[in-house]
Amino acid sequence: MLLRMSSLFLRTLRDDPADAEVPSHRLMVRAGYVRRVAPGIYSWLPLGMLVLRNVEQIVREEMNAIGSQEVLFPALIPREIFEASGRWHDYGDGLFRLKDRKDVDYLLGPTHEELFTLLVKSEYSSYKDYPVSLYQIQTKYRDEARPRAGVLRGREFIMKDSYSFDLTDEGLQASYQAHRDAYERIFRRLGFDYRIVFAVSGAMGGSASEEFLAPTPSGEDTFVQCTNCDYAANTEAVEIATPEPHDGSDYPASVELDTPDTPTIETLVAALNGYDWSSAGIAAPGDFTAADTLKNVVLKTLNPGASEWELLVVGVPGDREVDLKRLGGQLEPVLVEQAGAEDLAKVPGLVKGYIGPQVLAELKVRYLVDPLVVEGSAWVTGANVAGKHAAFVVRGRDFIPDGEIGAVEIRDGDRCARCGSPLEIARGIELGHVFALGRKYAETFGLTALGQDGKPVTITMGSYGVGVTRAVAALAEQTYDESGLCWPRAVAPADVQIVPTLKDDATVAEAERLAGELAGLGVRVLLDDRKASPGVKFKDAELLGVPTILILGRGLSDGLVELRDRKSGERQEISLTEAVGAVQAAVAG
RNA sequence: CGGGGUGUAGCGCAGCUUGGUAGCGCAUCCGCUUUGGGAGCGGAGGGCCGCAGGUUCAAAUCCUGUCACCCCGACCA
Repeated sequence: MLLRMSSLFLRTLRDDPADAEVPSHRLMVRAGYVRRVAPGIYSWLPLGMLVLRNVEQIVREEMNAIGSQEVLFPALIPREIFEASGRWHDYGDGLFRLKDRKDVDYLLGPTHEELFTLLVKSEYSSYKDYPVSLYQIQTKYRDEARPRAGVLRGREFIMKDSYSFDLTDEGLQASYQAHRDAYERIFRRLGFDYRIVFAVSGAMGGSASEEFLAPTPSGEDTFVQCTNCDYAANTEAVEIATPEPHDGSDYPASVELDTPDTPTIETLVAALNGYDWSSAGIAAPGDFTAADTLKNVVLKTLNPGASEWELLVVGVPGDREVDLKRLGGQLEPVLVEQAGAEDLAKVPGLVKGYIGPQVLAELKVRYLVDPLVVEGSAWVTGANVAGKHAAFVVRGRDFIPDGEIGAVEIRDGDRCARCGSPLEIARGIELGHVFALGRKYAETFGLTALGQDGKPVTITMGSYGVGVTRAVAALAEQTYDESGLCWPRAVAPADVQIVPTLKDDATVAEAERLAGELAGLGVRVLLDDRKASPGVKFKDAELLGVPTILILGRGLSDGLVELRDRKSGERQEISLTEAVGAVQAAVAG
């Protein structure tokens, strides 16, 4: 490949575009890789296309390598197909809908579970046909509430999505693992720093779900990772270390305390520390902190299909906040919200600000505790009477929760459930997702195979996605430096950028000769044959991010050229005769 | 949906307070000079000042409305 910049459709920008905030967006626009057409909708220019195609190709090769077969579905889909899965309604505003000339409804596909399932159903019917895995690399449409960061979160984007179809759970497990391994190879080849993060599989009833995240400060997904072992999970799925349960029998019987005017945890703690314990007949138990109190947060849940919200009380240590998003992730598809005063009013026994779990069972209010509230632990909590709290309220003795649920907001420094080391909260970009779907779609669409025994077997599916356009931006995000983009060679638009800094015939001719020779050897060459000043060419070369830069300039009369590594900044003067070999060596890594 | 902000040349911006000839830098085109870090000089082209009303002799500028976009948050496989 030999690309000449004199005729390349490219205009680099000296200034940052005003609407670009994150580095990858800024630089991809400045370097002429993409241009914005509308919010979340971008055009790919020649250099951008080269990178995009390189990413696609790696994805394609690794998918083929695990025996997945490429297909291509339409983006334009008739309503009835999504009606059948319920997603015409369930997807809500995120779906692009349109009508044809006969006023028939269509949509632009946000994902393609339905079409894959229907295709397999229409072609295959015997157990002998399975397992099978299909994929496509195709444009998706989602009417995002807030597209952002250029191509990182667009309303139109390219995704590789694949689906596995198996007869058995073990088969699904193998297909899942094959995809997971393929994804590891893909992201490694692309040059990513990535993490595999546990995700919640809840809603779909699947058995496993993991996300591949590229850690970067501008990422929009927060996740939790161990500072010691390789445990990582998104904030919905994370599990943290909890104290050892104790038997709780050495605690005194619970006592009721007069604690007027203590509507908040802070005021309660202050009152406890100033309390005259002799009046309760107990030796002063020492300093209290918020962590000694049990906070009971009143929420409400709505089961799918139900019309009435139900109350749910969640108990967490008083120094902790309840993370509704985390709860929601685990309870899905049940909806969960903060309960209002009117919800509380429906249960007369609940006294706002003084709720304790001691009476919840009697009131028939569902009560869940965070695992931090371990069996046998003692707490100060509400006495269900205005102005009164109770101390030494012990789980298992004074109340028995209906279950446990990870409810607290995760903090930096919480302990890893596996190894006990501190966890840290980090941000990342979701590059891919592997998901053992199970039989949901197969059941919905009646995808079965006739088994050996003549009886139908419902197929079990996995779904797997890689954001291809997003991967390009995420790579830019992970590799850029202050002078511009800095592509890993596997995806770079060229291997080497040849920069003649002089315009005399000899330099131009030599640059042409080298470019031709390298291209002939299979090296991807970008030749800056523009009639521009050296400064412009240097700045552009750094901005574009081609990994190797070969400069022909003032040393040429002495038979010398300069070879630069874009990433390390390392420069070496080499003789002209060594140039081709040196570039080849750089390309080979 | 909530909060903040911005709409003026391809890009980045000034001008608006106090109404009166549409401006700067980059980019583009022509000429000469220059050539290892976004060159210099001279010249040129390019504008529905987001849109619609209103006030005024006169509106980029003041008033009303409206639309769009950006950022933060909520939401989202």
